[in-house]
Amino acid sequence: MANTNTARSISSPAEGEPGSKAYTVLHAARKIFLTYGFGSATTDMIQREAAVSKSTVYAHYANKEALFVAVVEAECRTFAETVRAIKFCPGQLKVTLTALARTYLEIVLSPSGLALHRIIVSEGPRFPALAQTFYMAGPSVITAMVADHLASAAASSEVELGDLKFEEAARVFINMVRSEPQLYSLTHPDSSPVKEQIERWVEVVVSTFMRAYGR
Amino acid sequence: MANTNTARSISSPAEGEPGSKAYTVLHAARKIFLTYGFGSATTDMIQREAAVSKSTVYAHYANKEALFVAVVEAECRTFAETVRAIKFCPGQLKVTLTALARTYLEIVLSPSGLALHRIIVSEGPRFPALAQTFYMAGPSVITAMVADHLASAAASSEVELGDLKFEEAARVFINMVRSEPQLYSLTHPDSSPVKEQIERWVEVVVSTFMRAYGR
DNA sequence: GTCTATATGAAGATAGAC
DNA sequence: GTCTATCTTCATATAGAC
Repeated sequence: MANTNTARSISSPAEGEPGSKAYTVLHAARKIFLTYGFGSATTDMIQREAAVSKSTVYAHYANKEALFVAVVEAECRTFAETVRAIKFCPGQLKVTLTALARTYLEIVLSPSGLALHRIIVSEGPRFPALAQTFYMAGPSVITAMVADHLASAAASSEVELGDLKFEEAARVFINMVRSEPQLYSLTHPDSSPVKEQIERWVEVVVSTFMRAYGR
Repeated sequence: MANTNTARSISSPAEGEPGSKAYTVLHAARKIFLTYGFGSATTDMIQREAAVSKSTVYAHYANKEALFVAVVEAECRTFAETVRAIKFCPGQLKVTLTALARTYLEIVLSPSGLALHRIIVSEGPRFPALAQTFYMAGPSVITAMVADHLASAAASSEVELGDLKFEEAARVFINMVRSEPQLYSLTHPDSSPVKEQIERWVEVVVSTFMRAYGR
């Protein structure tokens, strides 16, 4: 507790360089925490996974919690980048929304997407700041992107939102897209939804949105 | 592992009678597990909370996992009953859906509703059967109820679902209602959404659904 | 069934040599 | 910085008396 750093790492920059021990530790910690969560993961597992000694772990991270924070923050950054990299294919709004929904679901339903969601939700009370970081990195980002697109669509009279703000309509759409398949995947770890089910869900959601607000 | 019971309790019926030690243990375990999750909860905490000795705990439950299963299963039963008890106020479909959405959100966003969701999601990989039980007890039940109601509404031409089945439309509605406020609450443990935000969300969701499918 | 006391093992973290 | 070896604490689970 003696370092004035943000309590993430002791030696800086450390994490950045692949090949360094610090990087190896972080990478191993990522795998272990995403697999077992915070409580059930042990520093022994991480040390073994990284093939380093205990003291190497503690040379770079003050304790288990600091290591966890570093892992989740890095994961949120990656997540946000992936979301931001989604390309809006130009054309009819319905086509654009369909493609967007597919891509967003691919990210959210990926093994690491689900794992990140799991640990964020379960460790929310213990790490409130991390949970908010995740919300800002994921749902907030994609919602803002969709809101922008809806604004364009409104300008060319493709949508008519009534008294809804762009941001509200975007939120409705994104939540409709994510909610059911995500909950199903989280509660059925053995049998993830098949391609056809996801495709049908996307179709239902997009057509619902277009029936409500399309012109 | 020697009992042919469902591995829930050793002495039966046990849990049923309030005042019995078994009940006290289960009640204490509920509080601890819902607060700390599975991994971070300890049998010491439960024993202390119940004000009994260690051996009393193990006299009624084979081990920590069995106790956890008993707690979550009981919680799912309670949850399902609460959901099933929701009354559909008769009248205009829009009014009915609004009331339903409010009540459902009250349940889902309650402290125990959020806590149950947290432990189900985080322990899904370790207890897949429990996670599925939860899905059947919550989302499945409410969706079926809404689907029934939509069928009635369709009979009196209040809705026109196009090529959607009643069950699909119900799923869309329920997921729209729950998704955003639940995720926000889970990722902002300190500041739960205020009444006005929830009320606005309900309004947005119901009007979206009615614009899409109301007649 | 219930208690006190304890066995057993593991987890987080550190000491000290190199 | 990195290792081996170890300290300390604490958690799950059991033994044995009542």
